[in-house]
Amino acid sequence: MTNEQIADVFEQLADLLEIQGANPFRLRAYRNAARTIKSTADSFAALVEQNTDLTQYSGIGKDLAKQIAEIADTGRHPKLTELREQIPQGVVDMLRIPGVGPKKVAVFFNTLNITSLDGLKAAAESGKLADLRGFGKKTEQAILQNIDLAAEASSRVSISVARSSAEAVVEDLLLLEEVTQASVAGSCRRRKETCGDLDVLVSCSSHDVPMDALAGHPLVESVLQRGDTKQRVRLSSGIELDMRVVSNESFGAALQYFTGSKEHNVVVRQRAKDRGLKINEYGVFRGKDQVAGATEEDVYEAVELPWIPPELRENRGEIEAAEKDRLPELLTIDQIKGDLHMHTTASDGAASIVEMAEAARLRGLEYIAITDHSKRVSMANGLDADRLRSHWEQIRKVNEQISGIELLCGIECDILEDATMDLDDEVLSEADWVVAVLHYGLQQPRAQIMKRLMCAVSNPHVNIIGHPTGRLVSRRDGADMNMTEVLKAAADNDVMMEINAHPKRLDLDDINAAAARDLGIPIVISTDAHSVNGFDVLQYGVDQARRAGLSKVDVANTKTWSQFRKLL
DNA sequence: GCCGTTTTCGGCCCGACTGTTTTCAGTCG
Repeated sequence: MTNEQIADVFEQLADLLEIQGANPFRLRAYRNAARTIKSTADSFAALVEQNTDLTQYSGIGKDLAKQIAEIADTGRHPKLTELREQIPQGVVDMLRIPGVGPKKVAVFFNTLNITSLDGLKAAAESGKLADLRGFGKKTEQAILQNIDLAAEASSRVSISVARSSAEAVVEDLLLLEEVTQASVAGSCRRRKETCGDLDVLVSCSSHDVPMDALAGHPLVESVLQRGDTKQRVRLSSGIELDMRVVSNESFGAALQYFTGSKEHNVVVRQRAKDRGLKINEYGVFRGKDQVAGATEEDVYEAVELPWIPPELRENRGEIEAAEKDRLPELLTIDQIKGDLHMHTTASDGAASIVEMAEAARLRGLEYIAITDHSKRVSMANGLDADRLRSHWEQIRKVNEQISGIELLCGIECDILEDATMDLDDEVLSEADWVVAVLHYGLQQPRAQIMKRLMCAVSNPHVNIIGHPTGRLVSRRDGADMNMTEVLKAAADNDVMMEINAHPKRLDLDDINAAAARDLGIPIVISTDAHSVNGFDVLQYGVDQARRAGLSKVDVANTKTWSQFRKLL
């Protein structure tokens, strides 16, 4: 049981209780606890096993400590089970519709007995919602406009959830003596931003051994199907996982086949056909003779291609590149030397400057920029010029005292709705590193969004645009902008572009990151860490860069400190 | 449900915006 999973139980509880109209402060307690659990490095399951007093963690009292112990021991939470029986999942899904919160959801459920997104859509289309007390035409229209986004979100999970679940299953399968190989496949292996389901491949002499192991796995809630070679299960997180059992001779072919993408595989199979071969999930065949299939390298070699990294397998030019032996040498996580976007307790972070610096150094980073929020973000306790200057004073002090890592005095400065910067040029000029971002007014018309971005890009003190579109994966589209124009302006003004590594953002996305690279814009992959554990999301940013086909040379924070400082 | 403590219970972050109202409720960040 990972911290992430325990935290998820409390988040689900909070959602369900909120629909029931529970005391808002009780909900906050659950959500605070979830955040604490997620941002703690120690494993709570291990702590429970060691009988550690959990109330030493902030936000966790006697009651929650007991609940955590029960979850860790049994994998179950009776109250959550009870609530899920009372409130259908479809009702909870409605919370994902932008502009719809727990109060509206409760009205839909209690007065119209709507229990699914489809039901809500039908009610909106027939004008039933506008008649409800407190509702009107505009609300109904807004729901119709946003409901499809929510429908998509509820059926897919973020790459972080997908990866941790699938990798946990694979690790445990590999512990079985009979299992010779096991791997994640599908969109999860290609590191897509979200995954609709999970695919796991196993090579084993016996079919029953891995199937029984999967059926009894702590992450698995129920077995949906079981055949001779394939088993489908539902995880307690709600996502479904397919496991396929194959022989060693077929493992590479099956891995290639089930990793996809479909579009990539169509082209690969056509190449096989052109060469008088046939590829299926069991191998590469000439007539009835298997000529390859034990490894993926075999399979690609049979069609005269070098092995292609899964992240590139989208039929977006990777096969042509492979043909000409021009596949990029993709970035790897160990090449990242600095992190240039993070928060401390000065704004909405959970750790101090020293704690963040120590944690970054332990992770092998050579330099970091502390970039707390500017004053506009009042709910995050954003800094005005005076507080910022004294914060920088503290950062400089820590920088003198600490060895082995370099600290930059930075700021995450809001680009305001009126196309001015939240802090004036004088104070920005004193910063080592300025990350300019859009947080508010994301729904403004394109012309105004562009005006704001141009204001930031042309500001001589701005080093980089952070999470440039403002999108949230599966939850909110980015602001309306002409990205090509933005990138051109960034290139002209020597402004870098961020890949925000948080799995909820992953902004820039792969397509835009590749476009930025093509214009020669240095990309920076940043974690936007709000706690010491926040550094852990770096992998997702690296994955996104790999999907964009980026190499070490394209990413500015692969530079060593002595190289990077010259860019400032 | 947690926290701090006047050790028994009151306070818990809040400002802006939208759509519904006619002074406010719900949502968002």
